[in-house]
Amino acid sequence: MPASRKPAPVGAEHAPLELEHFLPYRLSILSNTVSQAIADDYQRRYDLSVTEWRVMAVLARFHGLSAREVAERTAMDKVAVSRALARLVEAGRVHRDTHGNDKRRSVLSLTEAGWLIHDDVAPMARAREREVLAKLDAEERDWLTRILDKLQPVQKP
Amino acid sequence: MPASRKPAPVGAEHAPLELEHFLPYRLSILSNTVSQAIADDYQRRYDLSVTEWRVMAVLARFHGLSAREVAERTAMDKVAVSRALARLVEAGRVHRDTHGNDKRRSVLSLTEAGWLIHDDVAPMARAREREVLAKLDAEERDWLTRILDKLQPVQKP
DNA sequence: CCGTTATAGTTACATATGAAACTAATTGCA
DNA sequence: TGCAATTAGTTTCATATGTAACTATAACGG
Repeated sequence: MPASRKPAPVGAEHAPLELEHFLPYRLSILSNTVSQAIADDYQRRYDLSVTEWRVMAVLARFHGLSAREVAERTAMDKVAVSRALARLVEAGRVHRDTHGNDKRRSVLSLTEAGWLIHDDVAPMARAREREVLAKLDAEERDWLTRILDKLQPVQKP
Repeated sequence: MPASRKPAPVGAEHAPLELEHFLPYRLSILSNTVSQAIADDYQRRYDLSVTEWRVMAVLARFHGLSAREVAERTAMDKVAVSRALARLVEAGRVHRDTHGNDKRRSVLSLTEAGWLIHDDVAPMARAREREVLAKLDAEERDWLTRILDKLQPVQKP
């Protein structure tokens, strides 16, 4: 009985999970596949991790954030952000200042080098997203947006 | 300017990514949130990782799989499966035999203890999935299934 | 047969990640 | 004031994960 294994007899009454129809499992596979496809584009080229890229993306959009604010915006924990920032600053991609009134807080911004990378990677990321969404028609894309909005309310600052 | 940072001026012409509307990012957050909610249920109780649980789930459904077949069914790589199996066998939750005709291959099955855990965890996992899906109405659930099917064709053995 | 190649699974190493402890600075309030 | 409680950020440590190398067995082709 080589290739195809048969499911367990139903009589056994164990009600096993059908992983391939189980939402959390499907989301996990899909998310990893999509994120990896995009990351492949820039990881080799810039030696940039996904977390580092996310930090750069929010710093491109919001100027002068602190590390904690970056953590909120990226939904990453502060340790991950701290490490990503350490690498980005070291690589000269992010500039770190200290807040005038509160010496605990950092004031972060992309450097010129950081902007160059951003301006190369952002269009690639958008193009990959379009490739994925191209598998859906317009109606399905609308539903997907609506469904994601209901499953995970977007944090509006 | 304390709480709310303002976006960068559009004139700067850098077209930053809006992470909160970027599909890969949203999928990643949603997937992690959902998986973690479920994992919390059983990780403490049984000291069981997500990968271990997935291995158990496919072994509940398909009897006598080899490690490689488990890897295919779970979309995990063979190293991850090997490690999960090592722990599961050590913990007495999975029984490992050797294939009669091919001494390289293992023949895997849940032990009695494994079944007990499975029969406790599987309903919990399903209940959590229902909680998530309860945020959607019937029509949205149908669309979600259709959309997932189009984005990631299900492997049929 | 016997050597090459392929397959199943494990081990080793390097890196990533998360929780908790820690440092430094600020805030709250008696 | 001054001291306890918060907050920002980093470091430490234990664990997880992926890639590549490795072992053992089996399949293939002359």
